[in-house]
Amino acid sequence: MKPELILNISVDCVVFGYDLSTKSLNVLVIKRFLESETKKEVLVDDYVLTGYHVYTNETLDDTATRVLKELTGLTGQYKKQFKAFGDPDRLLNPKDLIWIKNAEFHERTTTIAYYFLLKTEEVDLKNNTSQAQWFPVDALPELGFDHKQIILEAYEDLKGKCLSEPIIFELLPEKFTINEVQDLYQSILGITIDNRNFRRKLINKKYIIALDEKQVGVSKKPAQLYMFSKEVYDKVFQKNYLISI
Amino acid sequence: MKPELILNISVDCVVFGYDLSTKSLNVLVIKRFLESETKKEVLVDDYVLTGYHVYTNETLDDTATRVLKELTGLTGQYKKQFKAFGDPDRLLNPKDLIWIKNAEFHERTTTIAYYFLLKTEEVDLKNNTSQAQWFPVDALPELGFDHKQIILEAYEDLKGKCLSEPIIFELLPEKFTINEVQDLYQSILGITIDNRNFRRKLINKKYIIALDEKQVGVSKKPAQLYMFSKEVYDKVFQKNYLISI
DNA sequence: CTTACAAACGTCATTTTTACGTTTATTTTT
DNA sequence: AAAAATAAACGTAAAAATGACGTTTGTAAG
Repeated sequence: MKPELILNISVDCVVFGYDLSTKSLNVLVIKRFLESETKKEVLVDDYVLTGYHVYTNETLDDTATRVLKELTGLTGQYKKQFKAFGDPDRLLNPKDLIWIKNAEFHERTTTIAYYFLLKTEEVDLKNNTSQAQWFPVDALPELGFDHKQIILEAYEDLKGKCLSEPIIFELLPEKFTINEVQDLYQSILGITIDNRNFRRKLINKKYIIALDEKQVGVSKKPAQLYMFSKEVYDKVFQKNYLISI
Repeated sequence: MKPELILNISVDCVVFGYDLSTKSLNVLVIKRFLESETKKEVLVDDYVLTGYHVYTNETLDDTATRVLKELTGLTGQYKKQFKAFGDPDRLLNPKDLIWIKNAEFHERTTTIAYYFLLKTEEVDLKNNTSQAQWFPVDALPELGFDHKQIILEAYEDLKGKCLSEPIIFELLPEKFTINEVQDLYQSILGITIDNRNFRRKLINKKYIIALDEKQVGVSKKPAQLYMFSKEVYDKVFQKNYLISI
């Protein structure tokens, strides 16, 4: 029962961040840049996801959590393992081979891909060593390895999941307005929703709790604030599809 | 960038088979049995999923396809990669350590788990070398490694997916009756559905095509046969949730 | 106090769902 | 050939949810 092939395993993280003010769903990626020795030629100039090898006594989830912490300083964010990518040639593009110098350890790496949901504003990019940068999910830069595919598959998974589970609230602040939820659905799904109908539907959910609070610091009529109650959601197993298309 | 840890990768397959006559959703597992040298003691006596290491020039999907073919002789069945299992201690139960004799190669194996959907009757267990056996998903035997957990997570994924995609038809013959579809939903989801309402709902789907055929060889009023048209389903993007709870 | 504007409310027609009871077609039994 | 048995198939009315709209309201800023 000797294994046919010994492989590496890594975890790659697609970090989705929602920017409430620009209503944009973003992905956090880091810069790859490499010049030739003479500096006459740019060999690699693109972006990649953050990822790392799995440590000895670490679960895959632990690795993902660690990678996110090192990148953003955050812990406890919503996390989902959504797919493993293991094609034998997935790291064998010319640019990627240049980038990976000690290629003997990298003949083949399978990566377990996770995505995280958080708010763009939670991440402080200032004191970040690895040149991390947000890009809107619909305007991604050039990406190394198979990372564009990984991001797109994560995005598809997210789209499906936000129709069947209340994960949308992971991308919003604790207190939010109805219109903010609508904007987020529209950003993620790329659709437009009738505000009056959406409003009625959402307010009727038992797990959407109206607070005794309104927006402050807005220059128009301040909107009512609401929160999502996971406790109620889990209990009153109401029809759980938040919206249907 | 030397990897911290070199790991094995395998693919494990949860084979779901639906038995139309007993209305039972089953899982195909294989027997593990080991006695002590004196034969006075049974060391291992349980079941496991089929799986195998990934070959050099094989994608993960290829490995899964190969494993299914070796087990059942079948190809082209519905297949889904649903999760990777990689906890460091997932193979370290006493029984599993006994079973794996050359443990130096197995200190840690991450498995990419797939599930397949097919009909129990398609599989001929007679000329099977590896003592494969079907068990109802709600009456699983004792299982080695973390394979019970893998099966249960596959089942959860299947439950969710059959509400949002027409994968249910992968478990049925090409020509089926309305009541057979209902029975299958009931088996998978563990619910009861009103036959008249279900019937109406299903018949109204454009992708459910009534055939010019009825059941033969039944001892009661023979039922109308239908088929599922993937082509129509993909085109007329009707509201795609087959049933809602 | 007027204006601008997003927030919030309201309604009606249509569709979908739910919760039931009855009829029909076929095989088997008498 | 008629009767019995049984699963298949049909029907319907009330309730709930959805879709497509137009109007009012509350607040900050001018």
